[in-house]
Amino acid sequence: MNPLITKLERRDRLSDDERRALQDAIARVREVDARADIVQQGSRPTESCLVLEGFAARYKVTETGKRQITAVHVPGDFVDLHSLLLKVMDHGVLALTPCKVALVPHDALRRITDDHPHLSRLLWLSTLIDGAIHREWLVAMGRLSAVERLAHLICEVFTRLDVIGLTDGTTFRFPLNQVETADALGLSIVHVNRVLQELRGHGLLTWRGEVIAIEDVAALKRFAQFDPTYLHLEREPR
Amino acid sequence: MNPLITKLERRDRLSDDERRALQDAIARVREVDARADIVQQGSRPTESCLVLEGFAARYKVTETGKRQITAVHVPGDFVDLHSLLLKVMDHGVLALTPCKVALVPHDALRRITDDHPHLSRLLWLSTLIDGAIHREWLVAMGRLSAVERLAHLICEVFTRLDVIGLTDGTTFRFPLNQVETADALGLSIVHVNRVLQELRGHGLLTWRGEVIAIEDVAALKRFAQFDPTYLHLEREPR
DNA sequence: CGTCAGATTGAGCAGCTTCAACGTATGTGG
DNA sequence: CCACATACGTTGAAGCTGCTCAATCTGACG
Repeated sequence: MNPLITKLERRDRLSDDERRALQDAIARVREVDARADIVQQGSRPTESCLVLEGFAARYKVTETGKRQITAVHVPGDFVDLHSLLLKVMDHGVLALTPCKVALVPHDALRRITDDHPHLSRLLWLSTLIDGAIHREWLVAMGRLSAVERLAHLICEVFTRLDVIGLTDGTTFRFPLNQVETADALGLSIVHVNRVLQELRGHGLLTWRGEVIAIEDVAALKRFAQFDPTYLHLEREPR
Repeated sequence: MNPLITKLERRDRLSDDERRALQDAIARVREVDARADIVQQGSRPTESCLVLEGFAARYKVTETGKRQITAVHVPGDFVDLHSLLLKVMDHGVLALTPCKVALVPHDALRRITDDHPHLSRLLWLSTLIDGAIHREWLVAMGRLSAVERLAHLICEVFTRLDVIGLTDGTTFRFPLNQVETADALGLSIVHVNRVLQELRGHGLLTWRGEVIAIEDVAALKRFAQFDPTYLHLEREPR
């Protein structure tokens, strides 16, 4: 099943026709190795990439070689849908784990925008949710402490995975290692390690290998000041 | 003249029909006092606000009462266009200066998405540019020093004002005071004041009252690692 | 002339970084 | 099966960046 359809149906109802249009827009499927670039910064894509399986991240590198991860993507996310209109990629996208990616030609997407106004609005919506997540990250970066920020990121990934059925309610695969987590939070690796131990010390979670188990979801959310409103999970006509 | 039309025409060509559709969508114009909320966090707007004159900012307040400004808006920006599809405002918008704001009913916007696919893509584009700016701010927050961050913000506001003809090439109105600048950069007021003096000390700019004069635009951009690609200023078919 | 918002300054301290080393699990070639 | 390499995580010490608290300054305005 196309996980984008699941994602959109979580927010609104799709007609059979719309589901078909989305499915037919996929030209081919590509496998990407872990750590490889899915889309290069500065490129002008002619097709957009939808993550079917695996995890990806958007990132930018500064002139001084520092990396900042600006978004984490899970199955169902259309990682560079915006290249349809922005034309030039102002950032790169990389596979955090091995990924299976659906390629959707811009021609096909443009045809959807011409012929399926409601479906177009839902594609637009998915980019608006990306924007809402960016804003939440900005608040976390600017106004939360390092520990709170880490807890917040974990809550977000947990919630987004829970929505697509990829948790068992407490345990899930966290696709970032400590280096990548540091680049997502704007911290040093060393400090990520220390604040992680702080979360462990409070008995809020365990994190071994790629697996995180949240001991007390409500407590972690409280600690992180996590409010999922910004993920816009309500199902209503859009 | 509607400054949104100017903004969109900077990125693509509009037909007479599209210009008219945009203009006709405006139901009424509202004046907002400086510091007043234009849109409240948590509200469900039935119309979206387009800034005609003045400056605005999006912001969120944390549970502990700290404020983070996530975007600065200039004339031509559609500050809560996304509420058309997100439905619930996940942040507030406030007037930084007295503002004249055009109110566009969601009904009218929805009609545009049904009847004007190309114009809809350009409205979508404007929200994508907001997203691109969010990403650039994330990089600045995570990986630039406080001085660089301040310089970067000044470069961005300068460039965006320059594009709409609101600078004379070096001098422009900077709509944030030091308190608001601190909230936009995720810094304390005291530190904003200190890094500002550093920029002054390097002879990069003067800032008195609401007016900034950049001494050497190229030097400031270099210092801030400012690359305007993320503003997507190219004019091409979208 | 008093008031008020905004800007500025100083001192001391906390949070986070840097550098450098060490630990641990996993894999690989001989 | 061992020697070695590699990736990732962990720890300690020292220092810098930016914060907090508190006071003072400045200009605009009634």
